[in-house]
Amino acid sequence: MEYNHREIESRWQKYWKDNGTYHTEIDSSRPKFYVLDMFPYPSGAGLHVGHPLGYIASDIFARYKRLQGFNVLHPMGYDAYGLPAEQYAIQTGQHPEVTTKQNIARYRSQLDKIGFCYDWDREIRTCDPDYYKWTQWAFIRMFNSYYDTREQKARPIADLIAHLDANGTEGLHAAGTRELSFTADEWKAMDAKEKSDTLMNWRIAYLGNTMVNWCPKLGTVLANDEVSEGVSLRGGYPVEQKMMYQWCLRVSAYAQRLLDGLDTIDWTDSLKETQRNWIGRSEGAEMRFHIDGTDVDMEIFTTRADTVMGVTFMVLAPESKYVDMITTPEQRKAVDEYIAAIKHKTERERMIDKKVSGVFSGAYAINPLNGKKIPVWISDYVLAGYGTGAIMAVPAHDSRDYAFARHFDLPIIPLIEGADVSEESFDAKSGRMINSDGGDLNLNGMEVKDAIAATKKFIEERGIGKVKVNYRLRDAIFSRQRYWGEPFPVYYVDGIPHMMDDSKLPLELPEVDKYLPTETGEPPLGRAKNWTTPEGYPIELCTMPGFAGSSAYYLRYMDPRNNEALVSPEANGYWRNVDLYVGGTEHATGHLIYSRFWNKFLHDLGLVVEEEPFKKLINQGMIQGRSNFVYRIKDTNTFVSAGLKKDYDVTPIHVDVNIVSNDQLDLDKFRAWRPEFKDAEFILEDGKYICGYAVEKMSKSMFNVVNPDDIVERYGADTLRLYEMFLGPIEQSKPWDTNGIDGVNRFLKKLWGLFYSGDTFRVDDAEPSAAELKALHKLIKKVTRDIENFSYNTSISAFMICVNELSSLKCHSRAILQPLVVVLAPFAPHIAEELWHAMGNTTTVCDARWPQHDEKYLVEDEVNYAVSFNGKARFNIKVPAGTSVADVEKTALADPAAARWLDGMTVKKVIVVPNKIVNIVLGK
RNA sequence: GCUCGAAUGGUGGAAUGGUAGACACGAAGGACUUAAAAUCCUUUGGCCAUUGCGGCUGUGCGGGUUCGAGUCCCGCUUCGAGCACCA
Repeated sequence: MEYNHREIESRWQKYWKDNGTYHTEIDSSRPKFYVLDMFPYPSGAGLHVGHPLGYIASDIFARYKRLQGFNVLHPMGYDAYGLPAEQYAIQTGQHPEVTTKQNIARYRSQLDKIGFCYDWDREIRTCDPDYYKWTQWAFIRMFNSYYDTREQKARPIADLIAHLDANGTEGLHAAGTRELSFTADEWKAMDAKEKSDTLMNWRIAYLGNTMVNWCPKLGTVLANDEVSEGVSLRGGYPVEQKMMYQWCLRVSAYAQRLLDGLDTIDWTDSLKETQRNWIGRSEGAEMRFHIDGTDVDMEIFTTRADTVMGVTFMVLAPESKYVDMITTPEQRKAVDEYIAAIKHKTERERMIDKKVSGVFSGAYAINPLNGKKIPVWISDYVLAGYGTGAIMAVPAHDSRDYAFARHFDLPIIPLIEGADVSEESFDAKSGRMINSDGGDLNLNGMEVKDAIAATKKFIEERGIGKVKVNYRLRDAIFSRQRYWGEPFPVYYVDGIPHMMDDSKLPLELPEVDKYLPTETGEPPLGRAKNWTTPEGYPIELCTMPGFAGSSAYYLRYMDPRNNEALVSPEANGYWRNVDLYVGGTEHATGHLIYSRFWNKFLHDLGLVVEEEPFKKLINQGMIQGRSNFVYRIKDTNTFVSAGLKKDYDVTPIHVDVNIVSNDQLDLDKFRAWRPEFKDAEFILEDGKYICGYAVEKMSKSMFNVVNPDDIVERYGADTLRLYEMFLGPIEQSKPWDTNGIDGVNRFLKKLWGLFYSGDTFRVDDAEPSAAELKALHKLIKKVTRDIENFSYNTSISAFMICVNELSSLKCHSRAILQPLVVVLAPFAPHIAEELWHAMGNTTTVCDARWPQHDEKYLVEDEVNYAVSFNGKARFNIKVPAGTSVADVEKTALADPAAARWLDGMTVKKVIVVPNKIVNIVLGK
């Protein structure tokens, strides 16, 4: 019997499905293990070979854990809301739900062919009302909560209201958009609308007037992580800054916990670093500068409190609230003109244009530490969104302030001994302070570090300012002016937002006639008929962003059909959190921040037991495309092989990689590929046409997309799985290169040959030899360790070595082959299942037990020592296992090969490193 | 600019501080074939010697620690990733 992958794989896939082999239930008698893939967005292009890389890696781990006796939760679903389906709907009028369903069906059939051990009974789709009910439900909880900064957790908004009723803002510890201050009486005097607006300052899900990334082309706002370098990540359209009234999530309140939590989880350092950068904690001080001749105190934030004596001017962001308050009548016109010019520019233009610009406000501030009068400027190099939107400028020690000072010819006072500021600023936080005697506070002679501390202490004592920690992390903007997303469970009464009652959930997405904004510029939901509550109150027209549905999906898998709760306490208590999460780095500052936030919020409410959702995270690398080229000689229909192209004037043309094998072009398929190549002529080298290649993004336009279906059809799913893992370490990005897939396919055929010779099944009950046992146990030991380290490529090498050894030993012993099949099962489940049953087992190989290696079979009867002279290894000796150190020394010196180096030399010292090396130090 | 990571044959890549290049691809030669495919065997970092079983050199560059460094430390170069007027 030949190894027939098609027949074997379809038969076992059907068997697993029919028998519910991968169905999972809570089983408190076994320890749990939760293995999760980042669920895919089902795009119209289907899967290419890059997508399954992470899925295969996690599948191997899930199967391995199951063999070790764990109750493994390994679910899969679809992140089904998203822009591409909606853009497609706009173009074609096709309902996004229809295309999404089609795409999901295609994904599913592609996934099924690879033999994953998903429990499909737990499948979820973010666009399914039974699923997004819980997204809406969580949103309502966020609306009804605020963040207590003293307890560092979310609490019911009712508690905050009670506090306001009793004490006003006095003694309130709540994370807010800004610091508000009013009395209980003032609070009670507010009308309903004012109260609602005021509470928005603290709610975790709130409506806020914020600067948003507005993308006119997509007709929606975008979150910070959906924008890169001033253009949208999806589509690459320009994005501008705009003030809008939007739903937001107070992610910033969780900044410190998101930072601290990183120390408790097992993620790569680079990913943690990315998140730390994104959160961007900086410790500094907030200080008040009085504006001369007014009653305005201007707040600024600085991390360099030590440099306060060197402030020579102040700068406001153009959007700062202080601008209007302090601009003098004489300067009003210039300021207005400057601000108009800035507003005109998009974010992108502002970034590209690095020219220094600014305008004098006419006002002067008083330095609270030395009483000096300093001018206040307005410039777009100061950002409104960070700190207080106002800075004290110390040109001597900040390069941006330096550039500004040079441009407008403002004074520069060095504050650190030896700092040469004639050409550039001295930004380093080290050195000894000079020019820093402010009278009451004298920093001269102090180290920078001490000067910062002394200044902070001083300003707190004098009430000039306070120590403050700032975060770069912004609140997440949660409204999208789009159709294909979760509707907000929100209606408005007299302009005041109200949450719907839980009993009204899910609030289902309505039908619309077109997926475009309305004529009056409202979001597409404005087209929906009767988009009101039964009482006639209008319902919110925005939908939620893509990350809404993916923020808590891992919890829903634990209990996917529960209609009473997002997840039952029993299911959550058992499955807890994800033990292994596999996915791409591109979600580092999006999904992976939002779900940590979302989880922490639910944790605060006592709904989930774990503080962190993903214990260990592995980032699989991207699979790039490997494009092939043919070289057409200019103005002809003749193509020259890559090795000869330098002799001709050629144009490289992308050629479909599917008609190229090992860089060799299939000439007939090429002629058939496109009409214009029908009569193509070739100049060959050694009778072959060799194509050139380049590594590029995998995309249709480069003709380098490889469909896993084709590989499965030709070589089988097991070969695909092994090959993807054999390509290199999973974390690494690499080009997909089908060259070399024959190697792993050959391995499977060889393995098959251990069991079958023609039609004869050769497994017997012969007692295994020592050599066979050693080969097997070496394999078990290596593979066990490799899987734990996600070093699958070296495991596969170990399999190849083992099978080669066993086949040269002509091993057919069941005692060897049975454990071998079990160890192989995570990697190549179909062939393992086939051979497992062929050996007479009646249960599935998935329920076998992972074999333990036994050291006794691995003991070397001889130990190899490298013998070196003065550190240079020269030859090897073998001594029986357990030889004493003294005897190893003697054997080494007595070895005939040693004579050559010992000749005329004295042995000064001999160092024996057990089981490794004998180093002989020689001297004259 | 700041932070993190990487650099090993023609290629993908192996090496708890201990014989660098496992394993695989590709290439070359051979066997079986009328032939091809498939399969099997040999060689394969470089240089030199190959009727002497060997020698030298070698993990981006320069230093250091060590009996011994691809691996650890210091200083560079190049490439990749993240953040970026974040005060």
